[in-house]
Amino acid sequence: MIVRTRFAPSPTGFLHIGGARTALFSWAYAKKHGGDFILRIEDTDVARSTPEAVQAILDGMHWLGLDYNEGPFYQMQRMDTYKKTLQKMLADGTAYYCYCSKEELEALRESQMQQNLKPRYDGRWRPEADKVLPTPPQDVPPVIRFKNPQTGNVVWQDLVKGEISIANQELDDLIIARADGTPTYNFCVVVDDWEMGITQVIRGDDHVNNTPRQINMLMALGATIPQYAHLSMILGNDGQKLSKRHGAVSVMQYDEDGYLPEAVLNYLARLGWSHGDDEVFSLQQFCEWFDLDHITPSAAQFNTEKLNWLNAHYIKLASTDYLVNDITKRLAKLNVVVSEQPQLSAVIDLYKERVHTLNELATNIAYFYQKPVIDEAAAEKHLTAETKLVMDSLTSLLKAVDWQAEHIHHAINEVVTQYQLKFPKVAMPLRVLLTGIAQSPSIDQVMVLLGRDEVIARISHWN
RNA sequence: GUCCCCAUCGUCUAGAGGCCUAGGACACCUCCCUUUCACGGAGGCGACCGGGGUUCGAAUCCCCGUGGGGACGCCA
Repeated sequence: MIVRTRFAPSPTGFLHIGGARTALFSWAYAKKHGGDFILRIEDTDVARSTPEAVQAILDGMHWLGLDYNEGPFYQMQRMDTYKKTLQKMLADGTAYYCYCSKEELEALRESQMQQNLKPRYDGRWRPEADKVLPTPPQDVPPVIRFKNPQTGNVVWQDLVKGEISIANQELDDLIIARADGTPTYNFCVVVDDWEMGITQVIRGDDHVNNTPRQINMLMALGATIPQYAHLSMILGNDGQKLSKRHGAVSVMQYDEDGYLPEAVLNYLARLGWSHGDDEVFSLQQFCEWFDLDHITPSAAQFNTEKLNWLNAHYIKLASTDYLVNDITKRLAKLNVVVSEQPQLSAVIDLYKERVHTLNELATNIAYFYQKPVIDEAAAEKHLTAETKLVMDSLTSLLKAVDWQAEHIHHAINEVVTQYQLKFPKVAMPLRVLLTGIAQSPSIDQVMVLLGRDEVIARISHWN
């Protein structure tokens, strides 16, 4: 049987890190088994779905490189199918009209809560063999409810959590079509998963409680039941649940913040899944290794520091061409115009082993293309009156030196000897003058790239 | 409240009854490298939630407790 998995987000917001991981695992499972990965947009909540959100999800998946074999399918465009199925269920007696008003339902829920009962529909419009149903009120447009079995258990082997069993007594007759006729989530999922031939439903574990209902409907329809794999959630850095108002950000924010997609992917892959002691691996390797047996059933806390470490690793690996292209854009955002000299590629090569993010890289090299702002603390510490003299001597030497790291180094050494100083005594003030701060790569390397004129200008600018 | 799920270093995790004196990674600390800061290298600190069973033997299986999370919408 061909594996078919799907990612089915609702377009009510951006693609966040949890959704991205769900998509990644679902995608990887299909890839691993040579199957198909389907994208389905669950937009039946018309009030909250937006085209912008659809685009944001598409953008996020594109950035991560999660391509799909089919879709995107939009549930709002599949109404005919749902309605047909609804009619069939009404005809079969597996669904029925319910004329309860929202107020009535609200009152019911209220009283159940007060009695410490689990709030649920009491089945007052559920047809039974010898039951006399009330007369339908004229002013209440009916909803359609699924006639859920009342006895027995729904049991499935969850591919992540193992056997899960829920008693039908815990379930009520859920609404599968609203009063306006539009079908609801649990019903659409069932129809779609069935019609699209989904073999493994890989989704967040907030859906565990929906699963028995969906299985019951699938059975009522005579459909094949897919396998289910429920992924635990991802918590924020502080161990708190991620939500719109607490820490949840779009995956595109990671792009903004200077993360490489391969770093985010690698990090996400390792969050809740493992392959022995392996930490760093390519997407391709991940697809070969991926399985559902090694997914942790418990929630995982996001850790930006580990992401940073991975990102640093992937920046070191990134091609210079890629980095030049990317960093040019980031510098432009900082209002830094990249000139011909020094060559951006050379500057990047000098810095790319020292940073955790692309933004850090851009920020750190900005001084090559614009005058540095001298850090006050650094200036106070290193730019003392006596060093002024040393810098002057150095300037004279630099004017004549062959502009290569080796010779520049020699020149510095000469001054070091002349004034009987330690090397850093000359290098540090130079650093501050040239870069604005007290940390940089090898100072002679920096000078080579900066160019003789600029170096001398920056030194003499000190007054 | 009811139902469901979860529980190994601070964090991500390895672990399928003996290989566990519990392994790896991030972070942290120390040292080395060094021209500052990084990078890199070598070490170090650091965990099986508690209690009962089962077993010759339990991080691993079972039960109870505790803690955390999720669900209980004409949202998805």
